[in-house]
Amino acid sequence: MRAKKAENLRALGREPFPNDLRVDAELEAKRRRLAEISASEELRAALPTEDELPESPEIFPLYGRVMAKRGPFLVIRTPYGDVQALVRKDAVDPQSAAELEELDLADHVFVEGPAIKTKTGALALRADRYRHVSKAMLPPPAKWHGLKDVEKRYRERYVDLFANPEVAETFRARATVVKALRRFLDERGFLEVETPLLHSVRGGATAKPFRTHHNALDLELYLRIAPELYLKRLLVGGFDRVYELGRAFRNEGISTRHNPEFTILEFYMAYATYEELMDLGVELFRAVDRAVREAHPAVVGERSYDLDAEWKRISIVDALVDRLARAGVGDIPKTNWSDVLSPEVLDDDAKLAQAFEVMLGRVDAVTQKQLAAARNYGERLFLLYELLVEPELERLYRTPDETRSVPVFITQYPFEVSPLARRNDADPRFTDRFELFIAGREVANAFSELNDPDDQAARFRDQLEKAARGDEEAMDFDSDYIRALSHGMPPAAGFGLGVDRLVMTLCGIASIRDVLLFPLLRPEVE
RNA sequence: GGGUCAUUAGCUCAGCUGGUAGAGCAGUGGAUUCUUAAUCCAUUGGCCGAAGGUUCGAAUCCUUCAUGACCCA
Repeated sequence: MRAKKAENLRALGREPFPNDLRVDAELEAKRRRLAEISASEELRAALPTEDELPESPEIFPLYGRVMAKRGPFLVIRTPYGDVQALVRKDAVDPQSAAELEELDLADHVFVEGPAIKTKTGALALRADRYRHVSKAMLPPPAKWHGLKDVEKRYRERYVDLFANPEVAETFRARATVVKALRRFLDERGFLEVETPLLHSVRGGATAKPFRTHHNALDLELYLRIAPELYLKRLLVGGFDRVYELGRAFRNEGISTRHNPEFTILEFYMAYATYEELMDLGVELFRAVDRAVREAHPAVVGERSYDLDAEWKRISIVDALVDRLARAGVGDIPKTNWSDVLSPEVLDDDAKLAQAFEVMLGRVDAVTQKQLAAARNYGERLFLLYELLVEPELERLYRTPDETRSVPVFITQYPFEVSPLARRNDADPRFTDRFELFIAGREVANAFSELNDPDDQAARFRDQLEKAARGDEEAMDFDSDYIRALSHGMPPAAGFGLGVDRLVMTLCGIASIRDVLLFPLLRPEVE
């Protein structure tokens, strides 16, 4: 039927898919103004009714996709909102009337005429002329229910975007976030750079990589899991402030928080410490938040957290001590740990190992595996933190009136789980590092950078050991990176941020797939 | 990896303890033409996710698989 109508258009001398419609900046501005008037009660009130139209009224263009037909009205969707056109067959020229006969929902059309106020006080563009612009060979989703099937929304995002305007708005908000991040860093003298996505050495994060192959060099390559090591080479090279905003790839399962490719922002700042990056991080998040709230108030809904309150800063050990003292807050998972754990046990390698032995007998198989995998003081502490503190962060740290959670910097991670971070001068078991959690979700990771090549080489050797034990996420030994450090890297601190998760957090979106235009899905079967 | 739920018309969904497959919207034909999910009349449209099984008879009960969503680890 749609094919038939396309043929009919041809018979009328109108190509179903023409590209002869010229739209200049002036027309575009008028279309935008039309949408603004249509959306504003105040502006609409000033419109003339059809009878009140002056002798030669201002003529507006209106073009876009036809979303609905209501009586003689067409609802036309534009990037600025929906605007309706009043198109009467007997009030337009014969060619327009004939083309109108061949209109299907979802076609693109162009109309022009004066703007009038309808009987119900709405704006309508009273069409003097109508023309077909592009044929839709498939029907749009049901107008009332829209496109709801989640899988279909992701697979056919093009339909989702025009059928569900709030989805399009989310992605505009995402663009605002990305721009605000760039502006923040540009204003502070950071240089934006692009480093390789194809790596021959795994490094910069602990994650399973994707493998690929370069034919001409017959070279096994990995898609990068992080840009970190290249960016720090640039610190050696003399760029004191650099950042990269781009894609990273991790060969992991898919969930509401994980997509195999995601957008990462990393920036590095010479002569800075992780503590200064905490201050800068607060500024950065508040600046981005302001930008997105200003531009997209509809997207940013009610929040469970407060960025304006004071942000919590607490070391991983203190957080554990705090958690033990407040055992009443929420359930301790799996078993009662509180009789074997105490502040002094947490501070002592041997006692902590003993405590793990006791706990091993009380837990289920999955937890047992996790406990057994922790082989040293740092890994044990970190595991305890992951099990006991991280899931409770939102409940533990709240605004003074207890109504909302506050952002939390967890600091001083054990060096064993931080292979690229600088050791703390006072207690070398820990590193000068933090992770930032907002609404219980990890959104950033930063540390003072390790620039001692010998220490770094030792950390890489630890990673090799882990790999030998079967850890598929361990890093490779990057000898070129050691060489770079050996040339001398200025003291520095670096900051990494998951852009997708940041957008989710700021916009109150639960699934990462709702902030990715085309999330990874299994291919459709025929 | 574990659990829960879903899969029926182009879209959104009904379909009970097994008995000939339904609605609204979209589509098609017509009427109407200041409508707001436009309305009115008529009408087309189905491998009931796939494969097995139980049964005289399965969209419905059972098994397996596929895909997806959500929750947990």
